[in-house]
Amino acid sequence: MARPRQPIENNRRIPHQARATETVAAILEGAAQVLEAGGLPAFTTNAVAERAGVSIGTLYQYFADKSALLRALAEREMTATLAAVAKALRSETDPSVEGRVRATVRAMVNAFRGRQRARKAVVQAVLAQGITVEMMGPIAAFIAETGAAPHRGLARLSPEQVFVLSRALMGAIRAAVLEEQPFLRSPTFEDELVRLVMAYLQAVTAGDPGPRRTIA
Amino acid sequence: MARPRQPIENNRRIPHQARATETVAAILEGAAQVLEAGGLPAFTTNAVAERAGVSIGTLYQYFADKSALLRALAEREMTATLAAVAKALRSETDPSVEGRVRATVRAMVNAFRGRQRARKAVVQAVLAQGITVEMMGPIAAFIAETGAAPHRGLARLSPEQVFVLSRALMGAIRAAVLEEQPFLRSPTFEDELVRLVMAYLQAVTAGDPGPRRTIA
Amino acid sequence: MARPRQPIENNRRIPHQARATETVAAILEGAAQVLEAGGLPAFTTNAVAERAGVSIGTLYQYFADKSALLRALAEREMTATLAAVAKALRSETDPSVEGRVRATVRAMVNAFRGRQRARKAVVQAVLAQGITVEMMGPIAAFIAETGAAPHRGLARLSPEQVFVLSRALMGAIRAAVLEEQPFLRSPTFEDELVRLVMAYLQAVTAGDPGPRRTIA
Amino acid sequence: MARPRQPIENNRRIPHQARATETVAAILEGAAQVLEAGGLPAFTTNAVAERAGVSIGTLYQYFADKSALLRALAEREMTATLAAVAKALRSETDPSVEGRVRATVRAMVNAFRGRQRARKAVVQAVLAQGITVEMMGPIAAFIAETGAAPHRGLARLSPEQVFVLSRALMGAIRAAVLEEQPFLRSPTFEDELVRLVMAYLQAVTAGDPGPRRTIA
DNA sequence: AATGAATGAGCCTTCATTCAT
DNA sequence: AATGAATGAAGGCTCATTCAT
Repeated sequence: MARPRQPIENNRRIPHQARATETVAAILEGAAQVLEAGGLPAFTTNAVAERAGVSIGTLYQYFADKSALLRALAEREMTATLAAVAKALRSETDPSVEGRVRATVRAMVNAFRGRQRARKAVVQAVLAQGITVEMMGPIAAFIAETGAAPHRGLARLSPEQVFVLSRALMGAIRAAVLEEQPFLRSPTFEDELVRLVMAYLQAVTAGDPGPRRTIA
Repeated sequence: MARPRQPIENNRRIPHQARATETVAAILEGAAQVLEAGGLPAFTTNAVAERAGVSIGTLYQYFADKSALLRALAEREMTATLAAVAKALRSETDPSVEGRVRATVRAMVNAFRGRQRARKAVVQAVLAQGITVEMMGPIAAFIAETGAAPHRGLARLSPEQVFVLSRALMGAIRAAVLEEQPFLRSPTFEDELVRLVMAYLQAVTAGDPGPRRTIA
Repeated sequence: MARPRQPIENNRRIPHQARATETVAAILEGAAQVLEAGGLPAFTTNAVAERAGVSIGTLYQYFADKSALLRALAEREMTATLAAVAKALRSETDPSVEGRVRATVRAMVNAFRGRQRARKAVVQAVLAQGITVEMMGPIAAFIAETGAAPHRGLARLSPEQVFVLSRALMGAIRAAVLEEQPFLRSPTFEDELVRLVMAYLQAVTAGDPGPRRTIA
Repeated sequence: MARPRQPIENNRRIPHQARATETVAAILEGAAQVLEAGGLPAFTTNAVAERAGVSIGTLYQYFADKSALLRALAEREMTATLAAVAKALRSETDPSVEGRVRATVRAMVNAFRGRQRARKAVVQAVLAQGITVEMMGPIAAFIAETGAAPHRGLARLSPEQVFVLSRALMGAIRAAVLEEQPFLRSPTFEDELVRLVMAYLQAVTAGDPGPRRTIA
């Protein structure tokens, strides 16, 4: 049975063979290494191909263009982060809201351990291309689900609230990564992030400080 | 006889004559327009010069290179934002902590009104260059001062706490800008940002949830 | 897998395929032609690429930058000159010192026949870059070997003497080329060069006029 | 009486006022300094004007273009060298041919003392522009006159012989300067140059090795 | 006479991408 | 599937030169 060659987003050949899968992996790995070593300026398709040990032609066999490569890399990172968070939650013994929040925060922070340079570059690159948005979705959903379980005595979050909380959390973490803050992996930092999330969740539940709004 | 020079970062001619000052302004304005119109990809020195109505040579008479131009633009934006915040605070009639927080948040959000594209591009560009950090400083200082006035019954914030709060706030605003969220200027969004800041400040003051930290 | 690379001075692709070798030759030939036609001012990388019938990108695939191209050209000229001298000596029937000197001089002068403009430009360019020195080495060595064969009843030359003789000889020839002297290829000119070399060699052997040095 | 503004070679205003003369001197001095400090690549009209403490406009008031400036500089150097040689000859007590040759050689070598970098650059620049020739004239004449005084028992030199001798001598000196040879100012080097000139002069007088010319 | 802001042709170089092998 | 030589549009930037003040 001939499997149809489903064109994906970058309408390039989908790898259905082991070798092809390896090649794609090698390219992505090469891309990450180039990014790690030289940042965004060094991230050229030729450099990636060379680092990956494949020819530039082969690279283009699997990625429609440079930004497709970048997108794939970002996706890989995002998937890894989400998997880490999910795993952390599964193995978390403390079932309280705070326990789950802490597990999530920790997994997210940990996701930036090692290869910081590459992640930073990926973040920058993704921003610089304006891809941002869709990658944030899953994490936001996660927060919405985790933080707003109504059965835990917390109010369900509105879309704006999910947005604010998820972006605020990611904003703090991302800034720590981009600015290469030394306390990135310190327990104190984690504590403060947890405090931020918890305080907000509780304030929303308490309906505080809702009404007192000055006329714009 | 050595002519006076600008600080190291930009060893280009400093304007002596009125005409020169106008030229610099025209270039910066042209840069903002190019950014607004075409985003970062369109931001070439030639395009800026043309839009500004000056020759490329003139541009380089005042800006050492492309990134210096971008930096100057970012500085201009940052200065404007800070001025707006300061002005908002001065004219704020409500002296309570929340009143001041709200004024600050509103000014920051408003700073992104109009020319959103350009600001987005500036932010992206600045990020893409890795300049980020120093521009955040003033805002962080602002938050530290505003939010942690001890005489208002609030605890003084630690450096990590200032970092978390300022980056979280900016992260949410910046995400709304970058993602072009429709609620960017809605009162609800502002409310949630205020809630976030206030909840965190109060949680810090209450010392909550400090100690309960799982072993890493 | 790292591809083999040329030595440091020119980290560009080394030709693997026949086509590539031809390309390099075409570029060098194009460079010589441009130089011949328009001199140094016309020697731009774009002009060379166009004359060579390749794209500018291809040129840069084989030469790190403009000066590398110039260097390669100079090397080619130098190698050709040396080969001509060596060949002349091999086929020289007169085994006397003067016979050998004459053969060398003639080969050197002949080396500047044709494409004078290009050679002139190469010399100028090389000088203008300050590369000069190392290219002179082989010729000096040649003179040292040729002129100072002790078994011919001539004293061995000191390093300073080798320097003076080689540079003086080359200086006269180069000046004739640069100044486009009509007698460049006349027998008389050759005679005088031979006379210069022979007279110096004999004077050195005679130890004349060594000692009579005035106090500086 | 209105003095006519004689256009000279660069058809720019001839300085008839003290201030103007000073300005020209300042520019030439600035040019020499720029050359000395940064070599040919740094030698831009703007840099020279700045170093000279005048505006670029003023520079162009006195020099038609960049090469005119360079030519003037070369002329200045040449004049200085010739003056030094002439002075050395005047004060030379030894009236013998060799005494006069030695005085000349020494003065020429000395002319390259100090500001070697600038002179090197001037030489390079002049070569790179192809101006060379005419500057050599005076020195050649000098040699012709000095070396070929028939009343000293030496044959009169033919034009080719003057050429060969003057270029050979200058070639050796110039090479020593360009290659920054340590022995440039050593007595040994001077000795060898004297030996070269004397040997050639004597060989010419002896008519040796005139006839034995192989068929070309 | 002097100033210096402005000019702009044109240079060098990069790098995403193609396509014949 | 893979290769890698070739492409060329386009970008950043320099610097000799002009001219209004």
